[in-house]
Amino acid sequence: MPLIADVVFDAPVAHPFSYVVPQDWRLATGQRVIAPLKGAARAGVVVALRDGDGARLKPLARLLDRVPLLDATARALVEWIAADTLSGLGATYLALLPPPVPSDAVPAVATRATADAVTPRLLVGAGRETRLLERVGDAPAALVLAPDIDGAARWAQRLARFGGVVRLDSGVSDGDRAGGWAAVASGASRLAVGTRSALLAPLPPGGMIAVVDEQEAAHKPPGRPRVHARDVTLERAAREGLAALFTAATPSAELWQRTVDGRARLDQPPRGAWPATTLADPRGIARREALTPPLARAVRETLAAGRRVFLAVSRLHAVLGCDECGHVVRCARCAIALAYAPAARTLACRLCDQAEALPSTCPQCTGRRLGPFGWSAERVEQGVRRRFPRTRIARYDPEAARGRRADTQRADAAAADIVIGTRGALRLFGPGSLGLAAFVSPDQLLGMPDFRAAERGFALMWAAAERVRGDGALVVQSRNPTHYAIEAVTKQDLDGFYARELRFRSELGYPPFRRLAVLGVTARAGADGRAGAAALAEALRADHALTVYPPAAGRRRRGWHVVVKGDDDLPRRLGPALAEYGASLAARGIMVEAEVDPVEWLS
DNA sequence: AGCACGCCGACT
DNA sequence: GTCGGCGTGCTC
Repeated sequence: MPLIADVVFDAPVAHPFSYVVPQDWRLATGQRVIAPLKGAARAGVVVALRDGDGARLKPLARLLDRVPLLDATARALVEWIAADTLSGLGATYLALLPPPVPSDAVPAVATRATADAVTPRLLVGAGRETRLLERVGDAPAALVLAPDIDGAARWAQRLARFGGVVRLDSGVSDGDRAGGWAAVASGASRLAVGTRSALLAPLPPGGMIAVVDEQEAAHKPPGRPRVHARDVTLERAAREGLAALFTAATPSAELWQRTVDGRARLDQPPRGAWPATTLADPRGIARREALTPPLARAVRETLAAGRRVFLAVSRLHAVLGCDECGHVVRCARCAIALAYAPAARTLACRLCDQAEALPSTCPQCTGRRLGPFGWSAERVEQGVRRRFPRTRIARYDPEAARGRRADTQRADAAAADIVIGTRGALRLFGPGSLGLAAFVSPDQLLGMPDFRAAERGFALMWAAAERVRGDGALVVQSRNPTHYAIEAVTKQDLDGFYARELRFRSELGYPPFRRLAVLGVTARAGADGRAGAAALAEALRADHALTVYPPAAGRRRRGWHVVVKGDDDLPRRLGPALAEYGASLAARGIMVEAEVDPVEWLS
């Protein structure tokens, strides 16, 4: 009887495909192979080997890995990841393996230990990165996961002093990544740095996985497979008895809750230097002026002292509104407010890109007093230039970056005394490098229709505060200065913020107390997506452990979406149900795509 | 996913 | 008359 290999691919087909293994091959479960699939030679992963009838089967084409890179422990973890994220097994495997090596460098499989569980640690506060470095230096081996390639590069540099650091992220060549994987597997390298694609890199017993900047959404970037570095790290560390470490200025509510219920340990130093906060109420003043008198004064004083100012804006676009009836001009097709650029006098939809003529009267009340609403970067810049005509001012935001080289924009911002920018501009400033950080209109941020709005607003304000010198200032212009996120930043009080935030999450049944999934429903031509989404929602309601919300029209993503709330077993309940109803819906031209634990989703 | 097989518009 | 558009369907 010939040997048959069951192979999974990165394809939306759940089941494996079977092939005959050529006689002279040495093949093991977990190895990558090239196999013919619908005419194409595609990479897949062997998930099972068995004796069987190969009469109707095609043979495997060639080996991609000379030896399997994952042992049974790692394969079990991959199966857990795929099940927990409702991702395809093949897509999950292929995303978490290093690039294949064409050379003869044969990485050995490290024997993964299963030791006693170690309580994960969360490092917050000043000096958290130094504390992490010390622990990494002491560990027998460590894997450091950054949210993005830039972060991985920075950490590789920081760790260089311990010697023998390899990088496993796509910021280095495929050969270096594969070689790095082999070096940690064989023990030749003690330290590895990467992004979430390195989550399965082999580690010896007593090893450590560190996730830096844990709160960053980039730890779960959009796109398949939808895997969060934090969640996989916690699961892997528990399974293999590894030490798990996390650093964050402002951790996710999910991780903080673990420190509350004892599933993680909090490592927080005593409070240190912190900027003095001024709260300014913009009501009545800020319709025409971006800066309230207290903020204008703070800017003037900071400039006089020869220090730098960062003005954080929360939105890129102003909208056009009526002074008389309050009506906001919206896109007829997409129903969202049109973006208004006062200087260019243009009005355009950010979703469908449709440009509209500037109306001279209000479409609702025919009033003549139409003007800009909301402090976009452009409007703030105009106001600040008028006020501080002789100061070097730069904008740093995606809108200003359009058509400009990244390095020129960065150089301009580095030379400026006042930088106006969005969240991304924080990268320009090191800890304690600012004299003043100010939030022109954070109410926009805190009032977003997203249950994570407070967490995100808090994270941004805290990150800005950390970049201000201890004797510097923080100004927050808010109509709602008693908001707990603002109060917590003012008082440098992480505990206070999470106490309030977790109470809110608990009362409304949001993560981390319940889990969420968003089911995207799209219809092929001629199929009724709305009816399909409604049928899906109805079918899922049969499971009373699930809270199924009525289908809503998708915005950025076309089609419809159905939000489902459940407990820890959400994917285990949703998976089989989707497999069942998904098939019958697919026959009617309706496609369903699931995202478990969404990081960025309005709700 | 990716690739072929299908049936309708602008070219050698 | 073909080349190719991408809508639809299937993959060991």
